[in-house]
Amino acid sequence: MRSNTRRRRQRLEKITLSDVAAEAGVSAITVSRALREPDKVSPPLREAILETVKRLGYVPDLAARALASRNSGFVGVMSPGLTNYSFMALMRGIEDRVRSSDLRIQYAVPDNDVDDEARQLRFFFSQNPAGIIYIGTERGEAVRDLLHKAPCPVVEVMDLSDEPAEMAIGIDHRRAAEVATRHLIDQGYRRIALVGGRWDIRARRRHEGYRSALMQAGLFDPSLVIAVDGHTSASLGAQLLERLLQEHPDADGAFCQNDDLALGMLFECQRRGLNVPEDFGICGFNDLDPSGVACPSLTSVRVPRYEIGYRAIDMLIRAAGNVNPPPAKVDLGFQLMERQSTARTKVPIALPITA
Amino acid sequence: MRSNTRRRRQRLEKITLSDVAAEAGVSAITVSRALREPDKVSPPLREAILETVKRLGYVPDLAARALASRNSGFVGVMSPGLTNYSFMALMRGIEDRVRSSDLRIQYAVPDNDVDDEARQLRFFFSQNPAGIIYIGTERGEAVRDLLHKAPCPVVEVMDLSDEPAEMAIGIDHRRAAEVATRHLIDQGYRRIALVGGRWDIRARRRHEGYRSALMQAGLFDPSLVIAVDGHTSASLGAQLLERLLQEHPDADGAFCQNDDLALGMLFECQRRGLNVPEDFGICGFNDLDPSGVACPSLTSVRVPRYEIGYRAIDMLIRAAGNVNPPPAKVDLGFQLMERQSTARTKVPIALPITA
DNA sequence: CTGTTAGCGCTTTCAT
DNA sequence: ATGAAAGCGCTAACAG
Repeated sequence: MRSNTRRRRQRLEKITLSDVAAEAGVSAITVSRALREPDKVSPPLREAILETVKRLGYVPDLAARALASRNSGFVGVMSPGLTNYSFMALMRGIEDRVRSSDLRIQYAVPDNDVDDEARQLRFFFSQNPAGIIYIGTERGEAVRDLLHKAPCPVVEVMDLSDEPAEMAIGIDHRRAAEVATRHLIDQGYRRIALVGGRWDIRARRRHEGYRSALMQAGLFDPSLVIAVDGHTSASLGAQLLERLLQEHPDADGAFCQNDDLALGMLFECQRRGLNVPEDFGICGFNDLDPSGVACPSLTSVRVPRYEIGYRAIDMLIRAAGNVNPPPAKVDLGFQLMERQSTARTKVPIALPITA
Repeated sequence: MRSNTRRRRQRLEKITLSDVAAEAGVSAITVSRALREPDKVSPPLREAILETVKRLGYVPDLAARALASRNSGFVGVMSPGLTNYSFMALMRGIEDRVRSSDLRIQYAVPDNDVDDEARQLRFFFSQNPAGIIYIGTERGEAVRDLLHKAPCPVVEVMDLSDEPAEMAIGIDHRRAAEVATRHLIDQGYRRIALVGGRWDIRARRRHEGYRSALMQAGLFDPSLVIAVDGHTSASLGAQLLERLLQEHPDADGAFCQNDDLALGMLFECQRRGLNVPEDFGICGFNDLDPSGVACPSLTSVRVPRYEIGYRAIDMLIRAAGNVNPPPAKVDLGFQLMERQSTARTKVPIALPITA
């Protein structure tokens, strides 16, 4: 014998929509409407229902809702690495925006390869997600295809050079790297290395920017690109400086793919008695918190990571609402934070003049 | 007319259990069993079914599964702050362990207050979670109560001093702080500050350890506890050193509640020309990556955060399996990483001898 | 604006 | 070892 339609207040018994409906003297669907589309229920009834919901402590069963409505109400976030501190700010932005909505977040951390990305995307899709946020790493054929055929809005995060599947938000990494590298050149550095870890799309774009700036100045030397395909970290930065100086004792500066690398390089310079910025200039990327207070403080490129996360969710919500469709591409811009680590005063050789 | 029971391979049409069943010439429930309890299906049939599943690209609908089985298959992770870099390692451990299981993770980031924690816990519970990982901050009455009445296994993370609701994993923060502070004393520091941010349970335990070590040495001075209730960061560390030296020019060392604070203090010392470790000793907590390569390298307490996350999920899985019930308390231990930032050679005053 | 009916796709009994 | 029937709790679609 079912007792669901009977009122009860016991702790562990689950209270269902029918319970609320019975208690309020209406039908289940009306309660459902009062909760999801308040406008479609007459004000007095609505209030009575909401009061009953509260009194009974009713909480919707999201699985049932997902099954019936074919919308799970979660946003899948595909992110390459939880290893990178810069992900935290993005995640905070996401979580903060989500809190005032009725969405939930599901993170997927692909193993490493493109296949796993595709697999996890397919899995997301099979669960009727409300949206996908894709912080792509490799984006092979399969993944690109999947994103185009996605059964829900997709926001791609962080690089705007390519044509996004649908919506994209972030910054132009190529240009950011170009500006940063140009800054190093302007400060008089000539043998400027590119130091990186994991070589994902955004890292490659930054590589392009770095290359372009140095080419223009007639200073490009491919052998100055020092990278390993692993997670960036301060300790890796220290190692890579060592390697750089071994291979290129004349290197006098570095653009780092991430601030933790930059920090590690700074430490290693100090250890070796290399004067930063006089002997060696360092520019990082992402402007993580320590950079601003480091001694010397680290020049870096500030990327609005928190806001990117926040607004990515926002775009998804607006896309779902159908009104005020969000723009396809949102460029939040970056800011070069010029600090002491590149504040060299003397210029060793004249800068060649180029178009 | 329904067409679900008819075979089809079209891209966007959802393939259901019945589709697989029809294709394999068995009933739906048998397919369901083959997937979840392979042992209960005869080997040849099982193989045929699994092959069909693969060929049709069937993916279970988790919402339907959750509704029917009253088990959502997700683990709720309640975490105080995404602001703290030390959370990343924990999260990686969680995600890595979860990948080889069929669980999923749902993160909840409580707003700040205890009420929000309780609210989010209640929400988790209403969704039939497979388990809860609680990285508690405040744990008021309501929260403690909820955890005890939880309808699923609960693992509390990170401090072992209290009686856990059920299972707990982590380290003894009190003792860790005691060891760290004792180390500072042994190195000859006498006016040792405690520098902290957010004052959660674990921070309070560390405070106790700090206090205890200094009391034993007859060196405790409550006014040397410098803290603000906010997120820890390197920049905060720099600020707090400034404040410390203003209020206590004779301070000669600090135990920091987190390595980012320690890093910020180190930078600020360098800026002021304070020699670390000679003039000022710094010990951090958590042993984040930069600490090992900093110049001077930072003494810190290594906490196996990755492993804690990994094994927390493991405990949940074992608890669900009912066989091999996991131990109630798992102490993973800590390790004091003695480095340069506390490597003072001369002891200014004799250490008072105490019980 | 409110209600009725009929499932969503799966798993739980309980048979066989 | 396999299957039939009966929902899980909710919402879409259609009435009124």
